[in-house]
Amino acid sequence: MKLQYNVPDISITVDCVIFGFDTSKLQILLIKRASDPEKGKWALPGGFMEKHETAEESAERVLSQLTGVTDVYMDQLKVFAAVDRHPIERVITVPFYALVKPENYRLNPSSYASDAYWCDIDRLPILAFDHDEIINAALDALKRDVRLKPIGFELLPEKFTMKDLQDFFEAVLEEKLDRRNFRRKIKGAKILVKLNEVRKGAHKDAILYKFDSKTYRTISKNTFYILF
Amino acid sequence: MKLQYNVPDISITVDCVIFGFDTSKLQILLIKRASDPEKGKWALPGGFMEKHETAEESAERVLSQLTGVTDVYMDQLKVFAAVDRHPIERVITVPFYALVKPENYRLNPSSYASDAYWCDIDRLPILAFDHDEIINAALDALKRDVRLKPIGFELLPEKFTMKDLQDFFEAVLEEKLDRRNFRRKIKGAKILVKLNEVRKGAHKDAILYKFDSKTYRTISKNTFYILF
DNA sequence: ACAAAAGTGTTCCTTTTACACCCATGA
DNA sequence: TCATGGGTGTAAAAGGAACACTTTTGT
Repeated sequence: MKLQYNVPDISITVDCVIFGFDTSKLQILLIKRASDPEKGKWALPGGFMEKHETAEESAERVLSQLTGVTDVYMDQLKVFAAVDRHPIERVITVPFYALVKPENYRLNPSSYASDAYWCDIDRLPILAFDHDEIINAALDALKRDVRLKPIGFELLPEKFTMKDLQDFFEAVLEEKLDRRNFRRKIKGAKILVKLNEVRKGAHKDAILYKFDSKTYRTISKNTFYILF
Repeated sequence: MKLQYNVPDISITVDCVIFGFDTSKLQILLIKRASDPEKGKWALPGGFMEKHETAEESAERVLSQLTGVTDVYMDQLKVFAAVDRHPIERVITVPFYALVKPENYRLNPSSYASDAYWCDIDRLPILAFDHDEIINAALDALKRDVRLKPIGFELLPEKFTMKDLQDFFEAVLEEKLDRRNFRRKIKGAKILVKLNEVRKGAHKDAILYKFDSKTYRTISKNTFYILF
C-alpha cells in the first residue's frame, strides 16, 4: 500500500493549565521559558506531542516531569490553532486543564524551564504566545465543570472544612455563596464523610470532612449531577 | 534565530459531523471514501489541515466543498489522538460538528469521496477509522448544547411549526417532552415570532413561526441561557 | 466582655411537572 | 361523524433564594 500523505508541516504541542488551590486562592503553575522563542517569558508548561503518545499521555508526561504527580484529574480543551500563534513554526496546541492537590507535589523545573511557580490567577504576568487565552478557556471550563462534577475534591487536601470547600467554589465561580444554602446542598449531595476531628483555629473549632469516594464513582457515571 | 524543532511526524486532519434534520429524523452527512486507506468505506467528511488555515477554516473548507454551504453553526470537539486510530500514518484529528439547514445545501461529492448521503443517526453503517466514536462525541455535545443555546433554529427551515421544533428537541434529546410545557417554555424564551401564516396539513392548520434573530444575539452573549 | 468564625431552619417565591378538554380539518 | 393532530390553563410539588441568631474560642 502506498503512502499518500505529504510530509506534514504543522507541529503539535500540548499545554497544561495546572490548577492548584491554596487557602482561598486559585492558582496556576507557570514556568519560565529557558529557550527561544519567548525565552525568559512566563508560560504554561507544555511540550511537543511524541509520535507514540496520545494527547493525554503527552499532557501527563509534561505534568509528571514538572510536579512528579501522576493520576490527576485532567480534561482536554479546544485546540488553539491560530496561524500566527507561534512566531516561527506553525504549531497547534492541544490544551488541558489539570487539578493538583498542593499536598502531593514538589516542583521540579526541567531543562526547558528555568523556573516555575504557582501564580494566583488574579496576578498573572504577561505570558508567552496565546497562553493568556488558553488560561481563560481553562477558567471557563472549570467554572462549567465545577457545577457538574465534584472536582473540588481534586484540589482540596484530604481533610477539609466546610469553609475550605465553600472558599474553593467561591474562588472558581468568582461569586459569594450563602453559607447555609451551601452547606445544605453539599450535605444533600451526600459526597462528604464527617470526621471525628476538628481543626483548631483562631475561634470556634471547625469540623473536618473528607470526600466519600464511593459516591464519587456513582456520580461520575451519571452525567446529570448538578450541584448549584 | 535558529529553528529548533524536529520535522514533525504527526499529521493533522479535521473531520466534520454535519447534522441535518428532516421531518423528525436527525441525520448525518456521510461520504464514501474514494481512496485508501479504508477505500469504499463510509466515513465523515474531512481532510488534512493546511498550513495557512486555522482548524475552523479547514472545517469550513471541507463543509463548503461538499455542500456549498458557508456560514453555518460549527463547534469544535475534543481531539481524537489514539496512536493507532489510522492504519498507516500517525494522524490526529480535530473534529467539528456543524448544523446545516436542508433548504440550503446541494450535495457535491468531490475527488476524495465517491459518494455522499444523509444518513439517519439510528441507521449508521460501519464507518472508517474511529468515526463512530467521533459521531458519539458529537451527539453528546449536541445534547448538551441544545439545552443551552437556541441551535435548533440552525437546523430547521426558516418557517416551522411548534411541532417541528418539538420534534427536533425530541430527536436530539432522545426523550419525549410534554407538549404544553414545551410550548410554554419556548414562548417564555421569546425567541420566536408568530407569523400570519399556517401550514395546511392532514388536519387542523398549524401556525408557522420563525426565529427572532434579534433575541438570538442577546442570548448568545449570555452564557447561562437554559431552555430545559 | 467582645470580636470573629462556626454552626443551624424556616419562609417565600420561582420553576417544574403532571394532567384533560375543545377545536378545526380531511377523509 | 370520526379520527387525527393543533391549541390552551391550572394545581401540586420541588427546588432555589433570602434571611438572623446562638455557640465557641482567643484576646
